[in-house]
Amino acid sequence: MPDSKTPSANPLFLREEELRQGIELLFFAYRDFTAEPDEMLAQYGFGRAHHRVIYFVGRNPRLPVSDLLAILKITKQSLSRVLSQLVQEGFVVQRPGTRDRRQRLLELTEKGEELERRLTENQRARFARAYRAAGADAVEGFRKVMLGLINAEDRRRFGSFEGPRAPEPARGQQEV
Amino acid sequence: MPDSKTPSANPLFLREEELRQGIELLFFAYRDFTAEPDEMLAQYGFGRAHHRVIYFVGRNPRLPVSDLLAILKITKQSLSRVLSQLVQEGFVVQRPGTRDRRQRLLELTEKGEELERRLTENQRARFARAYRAAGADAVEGFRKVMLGLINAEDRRRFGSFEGPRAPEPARGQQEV
DNA sequence: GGAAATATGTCAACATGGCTGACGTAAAAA
DNA sequence: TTTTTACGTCAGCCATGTTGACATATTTCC
Repeated sequence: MPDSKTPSANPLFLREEELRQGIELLFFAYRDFTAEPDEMLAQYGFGRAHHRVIYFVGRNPRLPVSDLLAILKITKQSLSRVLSQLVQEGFVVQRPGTRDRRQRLLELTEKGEELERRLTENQRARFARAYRAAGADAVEGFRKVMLGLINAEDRRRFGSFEGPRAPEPARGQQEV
Repeated sequence: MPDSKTPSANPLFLREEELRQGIELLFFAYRDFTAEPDEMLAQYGFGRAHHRVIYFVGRNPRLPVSDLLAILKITKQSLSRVLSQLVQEGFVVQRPGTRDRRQRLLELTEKGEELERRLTENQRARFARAYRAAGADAVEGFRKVMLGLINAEDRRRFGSFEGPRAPEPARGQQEV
């Protein structure tokens, strides 16, 4: 009978521990990563959902609504609530697409860009600290593991590394 | 004037891109990491908050309520709602502490452990795939970066590596 | 031994942000 | 010209976070 008190003698225990640690790292990292931006957003009467819209619109100017929905994986009704607010309060503008005039391409206003900068600066600084403390090789490892956690459909959003061919039922998602 | 169209000539652009990629990796990974457990939980009429309680109680049997609150960083009223449900429906039991009889130490029941296994198995499998595809060195790098993202107070929950001394106002958090 | 602090819980009210279902309009595609 | 697509809106439901006030049992401190 294997002795569960001596983990080094039991590779299965190690593996279990290693995997649970991954789960917990992700929980704590996400919790702390979002806490400070959440506080800033509250000053504007906004929440995390607003942040996500501002971030991805800032990152992809002239983003069609359908692409934003594919990124967020929420319903258009849920998006509508926060997006209308952002448009009404002058953080985001919608412009009809030229190729397809049904589209309403999303862009940040100057005001929106300013808020985006404030929010992203916080998260960027957190990553900069973490990357610097961990070193370049660690960053490459981080990228690889994170890509492996993401469903295959969305890995192409990032660079080269493909990640595992996971047993996930492909759901036919679009690209940005 | 530097040419922003040739990123390799502009280390600041590279850095910005690298950091934004980190931000996005975290968003997509968390989104996909929680999606399948969320579906399972819905079958029980539970949500992500229930999952977190089940996970951390399973991980730390005889966990005091105060410690759970320190992990989740939510109010006791918020916790109360989901915890009472879990107790009433027989997934969690509360037992008075022996050293301090004001405490109600939390434990999973057999039923609770079963649900915990189902949920964690999914997330464990996702990590196992990602770790396997990325390799052992990458996993070590992943750990380092993730630890650096987590506020200093909670890094001690994990093993050796300390991470950056960040300019964060220490808020005096307890340990599990 | 009595007062204060601590661990936990509860009620009430409110906000955010998911969801579904139903329906509407303009533009593109067949 | 019909159908499909992109987008939007209204209404209502649920989960999960918040604050504030208050209650109880137990421990700790003077």
